[in-house]
Amino acid sequence: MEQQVRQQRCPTLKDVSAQAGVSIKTVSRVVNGETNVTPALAERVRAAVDSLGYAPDPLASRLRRGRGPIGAVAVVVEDVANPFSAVMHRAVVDAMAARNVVTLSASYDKDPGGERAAVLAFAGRRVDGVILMPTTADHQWLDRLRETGTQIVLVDRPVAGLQTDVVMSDHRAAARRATIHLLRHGHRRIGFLADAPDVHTAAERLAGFDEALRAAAVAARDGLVHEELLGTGEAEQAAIDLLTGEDPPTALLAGQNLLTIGAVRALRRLNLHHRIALVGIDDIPLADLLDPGITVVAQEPERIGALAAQQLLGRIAGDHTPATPHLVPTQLIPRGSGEIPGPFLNAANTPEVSAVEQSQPHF
Amino acid sequence: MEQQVRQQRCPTLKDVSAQAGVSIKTVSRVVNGETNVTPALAERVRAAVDSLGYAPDPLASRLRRGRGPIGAVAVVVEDVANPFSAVMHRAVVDAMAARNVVTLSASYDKDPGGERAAVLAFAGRRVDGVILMPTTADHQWLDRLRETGTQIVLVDRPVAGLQTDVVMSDHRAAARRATIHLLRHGHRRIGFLADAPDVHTAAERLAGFDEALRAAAVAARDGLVHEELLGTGEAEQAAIDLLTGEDPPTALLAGQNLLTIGAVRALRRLNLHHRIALVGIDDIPLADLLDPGITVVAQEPERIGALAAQQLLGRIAGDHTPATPHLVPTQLIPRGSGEIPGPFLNAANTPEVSAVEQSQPHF
DNA sequence: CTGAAAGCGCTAACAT
DNA sequence: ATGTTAGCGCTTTCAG
Repeated sequence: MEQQVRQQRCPTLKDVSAQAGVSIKTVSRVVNGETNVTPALAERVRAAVDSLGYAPDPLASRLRRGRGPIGAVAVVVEDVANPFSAVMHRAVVDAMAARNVVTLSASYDKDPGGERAAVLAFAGRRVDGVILMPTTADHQWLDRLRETGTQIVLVDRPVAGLQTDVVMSDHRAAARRATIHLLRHGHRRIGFLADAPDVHTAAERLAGFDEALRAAAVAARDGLVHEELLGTGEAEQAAIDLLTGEDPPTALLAGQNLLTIGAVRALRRLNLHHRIALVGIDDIPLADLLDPGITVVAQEPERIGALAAQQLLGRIAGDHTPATPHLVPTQLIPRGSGEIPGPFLNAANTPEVSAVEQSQPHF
Repeated sequence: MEQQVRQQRCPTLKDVSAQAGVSIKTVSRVVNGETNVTPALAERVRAAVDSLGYAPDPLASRLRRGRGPIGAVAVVVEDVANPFSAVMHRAVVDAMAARNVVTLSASYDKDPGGERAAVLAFAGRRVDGVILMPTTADHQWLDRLRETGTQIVLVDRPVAGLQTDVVMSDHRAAARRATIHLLRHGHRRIGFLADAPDVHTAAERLAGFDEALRAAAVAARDGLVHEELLGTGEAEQAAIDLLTGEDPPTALLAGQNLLTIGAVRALRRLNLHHRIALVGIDDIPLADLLDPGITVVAQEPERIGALAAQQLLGRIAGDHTPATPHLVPTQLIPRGSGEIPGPFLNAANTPEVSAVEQSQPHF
């Protein structure tokens, strides 16, 4: 027996108008809630709509209507499951929902091709704007996209050579802050776990680390920096290598939430979690329940999301002021792991350290 | 000074054809990679496309082409940031990417209206199908949506009265398993933290809990079950109430990942984490790094996502076999918290308990 | 091989 | 207050 049709044509305006015995435009008016329709007719139309299960085709509508907001934006991030992205995403959803805008999203998961595909898919579907956490790769196509009217706001990091709105933490200050915290607690040999340096975020954080060391006149970071770490597993291995090598560090600084988790795992395995200090950049869930609690420099993802949403809505509404980077401050949260004392505890409060700590965010 | 135009019309086929000096259709052919175009012409067209930055409008294309897959699906869940949803989502993205399908997504965050809005937004944007984690509310509109050709696969829980594909864990068996584990370790008074019972998931888990207790001839759950718990905070409070009340339980069973975290917090605050047993349903990140490690009955979100994706792709490709529920087994992972002994440790290996444990998943 | 015409579902601009 | 016409950007159908 042959399979029956799946060619289940959805009803169109024309179908409804035939059923209701009115013109196509009258139906359109009723559906769009325009005035100037006799209640009796409107009722008849409504009945036909219901009986046929008619739903307007927003794409055809948009096609004819031409440009203009359509009430949908998209969030495109590396991984919506990452705690940072998740909270940021949630803030965007909330801000948009309050204005009756739906928020769609996509993860590209380390694949720059996926990033492009996702953004273009959304743009093709005519979202009003995109909040994008960009990868490091080429973004020529972004420029072109903007020319076609899709608004873009970047989060977490800028794109080199692209003048766009961007909302992000002051990554450099965050790393500086974390480093100073460790210096103050008497550490001089600090291992740094970082991801790929071609990501702006990572580069900034490394720069902050170096700045703080230099200002405190602490020389060597040689051999203490592991870059290109791709995830929890690699960070764990890198930390183990550092701690079991020659002249190991007395403290660890993890450049990102996933790397922090790797560091925690490594310290556990070596049973050093009460002896080696650890500060993570980015907060991690349950950090306060671990033993010791994990000291972090936390970003404010909800604030970043809210600001990005606000900025995007402004652009969609026609704001044409020049693109501005927007830096959101970070906050150090001491929970125990970062306060484990190092060998130089007494010498720690050097003027240099204090001086750096008071330095303002760079703009 | 007046703001300059933003009316930056995107180039159309017509623009390209004018620039290249060919007909509109020829451009269309080149863009769509059809054969039967003279290389010379094709080259001219390609040049024009590049110089104008032309990008085809997939919506207009779809409008004319009529129905047919478009290479995009959507995942709509309560909260993409929930660890379960996040991993499931990721599995879908991977499965789809392998077939060159982009995956869009949305969270509705406890708001059934948001759920509907998101699904309809995607459907309106003509995704080929939707993977949906449904709320408990009415889903009439889902039926109608399917009539218009949007394929739907449910995950994590079914919708009452709706015959659709659904991929989910055997929640009842999971709860039974967890309960038996605690019984076997000598617990008879087990506190159960559950969320809203009108969510199928929660109801099934409570049923599994009851089944195990009944089979083991353990009477009272009276006063030991807290339902309607909405999140970590409420679960923490409920656990504290249980443990500081009259005749407190010697073990806790948490019906869901967020509730498990609440339970952990409560035990910490009361300093009972080494004396009161805890088993969570759903795995939680870092569960192994806590002290004690958290024993859980873990789902397999990656498998659920992969199966849902496969099922959806099948439907999109025209599979018309009847809708089938698909149960994915769960797995108990002992990590310490669930093995804290209770007062009845010696009497634990009753035949009843063993009998239940061997019962098969219900289908 | 290439092009002209018709129309997908909808709405803006005019009629009536 | 309602209907008619034209056309959004594209592809199909059918002629050249």
